[in-house]
Amino acid sequence: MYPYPSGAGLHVGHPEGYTATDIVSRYKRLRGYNVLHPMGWDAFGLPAEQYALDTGNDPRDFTKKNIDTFRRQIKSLGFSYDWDREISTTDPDYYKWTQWIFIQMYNKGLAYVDEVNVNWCEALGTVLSNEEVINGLSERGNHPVVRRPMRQWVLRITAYAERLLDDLEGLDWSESIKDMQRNWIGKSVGAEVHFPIEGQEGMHVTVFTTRPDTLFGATYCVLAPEHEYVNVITTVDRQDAIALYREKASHKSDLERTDLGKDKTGEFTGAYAINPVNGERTPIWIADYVLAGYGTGAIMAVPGHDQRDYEFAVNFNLPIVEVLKGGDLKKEAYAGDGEHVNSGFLNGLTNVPAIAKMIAWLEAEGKGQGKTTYRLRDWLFSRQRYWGEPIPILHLEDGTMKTVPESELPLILPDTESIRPSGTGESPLANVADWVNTIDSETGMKARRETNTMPQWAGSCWYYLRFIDPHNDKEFCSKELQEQWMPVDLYIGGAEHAVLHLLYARFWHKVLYDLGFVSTKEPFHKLINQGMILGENNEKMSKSRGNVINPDVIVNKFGADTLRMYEMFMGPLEATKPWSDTGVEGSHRFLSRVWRMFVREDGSLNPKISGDDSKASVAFKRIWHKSIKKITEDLEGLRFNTVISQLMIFVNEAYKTDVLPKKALKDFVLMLAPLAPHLAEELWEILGEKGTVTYAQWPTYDVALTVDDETEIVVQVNGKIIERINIPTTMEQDAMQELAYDLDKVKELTSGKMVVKVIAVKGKLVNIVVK
RNA sequence: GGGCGAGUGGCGGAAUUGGCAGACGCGUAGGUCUCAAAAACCUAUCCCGACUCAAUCGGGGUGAGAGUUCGACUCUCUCCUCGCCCA
Repeated sequence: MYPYPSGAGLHVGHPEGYTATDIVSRYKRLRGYNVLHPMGWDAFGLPAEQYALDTGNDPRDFTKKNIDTFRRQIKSLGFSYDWDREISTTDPDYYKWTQWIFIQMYNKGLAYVDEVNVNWCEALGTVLSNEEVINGLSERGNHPVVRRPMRQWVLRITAYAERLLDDLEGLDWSESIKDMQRNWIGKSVGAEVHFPIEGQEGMHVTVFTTRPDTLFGATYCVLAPEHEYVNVITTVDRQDAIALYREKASHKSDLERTDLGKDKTGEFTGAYAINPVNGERTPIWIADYVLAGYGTGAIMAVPGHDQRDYEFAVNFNLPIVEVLKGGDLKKEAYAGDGEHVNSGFLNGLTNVPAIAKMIAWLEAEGKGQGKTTYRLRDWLFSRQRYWGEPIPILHLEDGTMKTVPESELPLILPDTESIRPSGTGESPLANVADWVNTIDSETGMKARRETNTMPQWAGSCWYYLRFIDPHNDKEFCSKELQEQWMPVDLYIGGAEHAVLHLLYARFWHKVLYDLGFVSTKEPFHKLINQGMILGENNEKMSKSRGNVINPDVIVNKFGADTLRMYEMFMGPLEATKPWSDTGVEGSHRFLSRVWRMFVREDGSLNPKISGDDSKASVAFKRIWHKSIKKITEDLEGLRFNTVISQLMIFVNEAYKTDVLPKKALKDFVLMLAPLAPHLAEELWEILGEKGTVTYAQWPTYDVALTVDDETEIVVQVNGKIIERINIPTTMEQDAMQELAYDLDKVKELTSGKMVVKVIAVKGKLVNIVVK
């Protein structure tokens, strides 16, 4: 994943993922592949703008400076990027196509304006998406966020919810990331049920439930305090209590409201609804554990079979009816499967058929219907900020809206003196009069430009496609090249993008797929989330903790190869692991040791190196060929830490042996090259090879040399190790058993006892079980 | 509260169709080299105990407890702790 070029410069976390992809790229080149390995910048967004606001600078200058710093740092690590493909999302040649894709979405009805309850952040002067709000505070800056209705651009990601869910199946992603996306999409299958309101002709409460089979047990209904019906149905004598409760609820976060551990609170509205299946009067309550934004904002309460409803009913003395056998309703609700009772036509059925039968009944009677809901909301896509892609929409004088003609793209973000948010909810672009007021070239009508800009996520939704064809000024990416390269074979980045970026990018990709512009359903085939690198004190690296490691310092002191090597040796790529200064020194020591394996102190070639392979010891040859095998396998599996330990084993053995075949050292350099390319190039030259090691050929191994002639096996009696013996590796089970029986100690321990069982595993052990 | 993942020496970690726990590195100790030191190189290093020393021998051991199995770091169940995500 390309970085956001922050003012703080590169962090040691960045090179971890980048080193991993660089190793794979270099390895694949050595195996003869044509590798596309690009780098670019996700450079629109709030931090640069905020900094610009604070200092009075232009975000363009600041962003350029940051990119220059990032590029210099990344280059210092020797990553084999194709810099001809470098892109920045802030470049008009790039965002031209971001705008173009937006227009395609608009034309398909996937981008629309809606009056939505948004997360308004006063401090930032903008709305934020749900994903950018954490516990009522902005993700960036931790400023308070309030709910407020506003007209906003929204992308219809919910239209793709089902496909975003289904297509996860074929992806080579960790199950946990897939689960996070599944949870985020939050599919629930169930039914909507209409409860007529007593005394309110034609009005009914529509509830969503995943358990329509328990409708006979619904003894009351609960509306979210914000539900639009509350004012209409509340009886006169209950109005004060209801108003007070609503006031209290408005100050609570969703987290506080839905916490299962807390006591359930609520108020009776005084109104009743009619249970549509049995005609019972059910009181209508409001309670803050029901959220307005989920489902229909109203539930039918089945206290017998839902724990929250149960607690609520106990608190307020509401009736609890058992409609499903299997639990003990005196103690708690029963949410499992079982035989339905007290349920009319559902009696005797278990859950699945009962749900189907109830939905069929509701639909036949016109009292409800089967329904699937998603937790996923449409994507709030506009920001009242300056530093983003202008949304290419014209508001014409006749009150209609149209897209900017494609021939006029890119719609350039204008320069302006003041980028301060207006505070009214309009973006600073609203103040740039000669940009905002224009004439539509297609209709000749006066027009006002849309002043909202796109969120930071926009540019990163399709950047992987632009890398394929970065200079194309006719298309966002040529179809042919796209077919040649897509999907992305390996995508590595931090887990913080597990839902946001990865869901948005998948959504855009599917839209482009439906429009026929891309030929794969999914953009990223294999995804790996690198783990976090902690400080030496095992805490998250941060300025305030004073445990930040600057990669520049390591590169200056030890060189890029050491940093690359160390970050890969720390542990598995996906694990969170602490930094260690002495560990870095160890990696540097290893590389020095490698150097001395080739070159003596006076600069001459190590005299142990011989062109004559035959003089090398068998032991060394075995380590040599086993190393090729293991390193090849571990590189394929992205197990870089064990790749390095095998390289170390090779070097340790080389120090012990008298004759080093030149071929072995050449193979070693090839295997070192993906990890420590600078050192490898130099050693390659020292060995007398011509040109670069980059496009040489990956070594092969002799299978016969990867197995030993002799193996040590263990002999056990009753699972206890009695003796270790050396046997030929090829020895069969029978022979192994005989050998074991012949051992004096075995005879001693088995004499006079009955042999119950003998287990022999070839090349591993013999276990004799006696009684 | 729910979901997912993890827990192995002083430290980072290795070992999976269930078969020798601790590869490799860090740290530590001893040695070689040196006037000396650093660097480098070599050796040792899971814990406890026995033996004058050593070779060696005995016992314990992969968060805790149970289970399956000839055999469990690995599989099953219960629990504890930590991390991430969601509510």
